[in-house]
Amino acid sequence: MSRKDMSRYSRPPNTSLYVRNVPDGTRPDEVRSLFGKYGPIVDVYIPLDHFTRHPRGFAYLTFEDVRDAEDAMYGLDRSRFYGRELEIQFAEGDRKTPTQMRAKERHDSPPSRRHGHGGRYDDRDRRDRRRSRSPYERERRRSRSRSPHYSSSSRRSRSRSNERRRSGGGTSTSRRRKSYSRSRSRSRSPRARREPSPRSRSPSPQYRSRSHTPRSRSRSPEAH
DNA sequence: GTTGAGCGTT
Repeated sequence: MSRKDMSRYSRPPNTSLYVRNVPDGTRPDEVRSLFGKYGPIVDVYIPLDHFTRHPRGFAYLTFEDVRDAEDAMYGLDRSRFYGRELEIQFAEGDRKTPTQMRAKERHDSPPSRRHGHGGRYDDRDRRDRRRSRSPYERERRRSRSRSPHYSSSSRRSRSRSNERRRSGGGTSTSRRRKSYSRSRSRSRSPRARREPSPRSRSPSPQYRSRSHTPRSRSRSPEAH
């Protein structure tokens, strides 16, 4: 009985497993299947780059039961996956919101992109930047919707696009004629610009002056 | 209507 052997892994803080050393092209479905043998998996997520959209090399697993995760970790940890050794450990920390991650990536880039190169993407990205504000936007166009890596949690609704409404009864009555005169408001702020006077939309002084004079114009028909 | 976002070194 060695006590050291037990200290190999940290205690299961949660049912999230962190799998490292995953080969490229590893799909969440595969990981889920592999780990699913140990127990039901809630979800599998493989973080991708925000610019290149490529797998970073590790994946996250969320088991339903922590003991299942533990079991899977012990059983799959250091095991061979597609010819590679998988390193599994309990996921630490909590998920980060996209905002945090985004800020982090942006903040982590400057220090490296000074001289030399340390950014994930090549510098030529910046060079080719034409009008695109985001580098990943261009990539997105290229790939368009190439099967996002998301996670195998897409079990939400698979078949749902088979209902083509083409019976000919459309008559094309509803043409795409949408009026554009309505989106003129920039901000929907009730009064956050420069009118602290809750005066019920006080009209311009100019106009107000005009209104002050009760012109009896539309009083009589004046039909001559 | 939880908004796919997370550890590459112990």
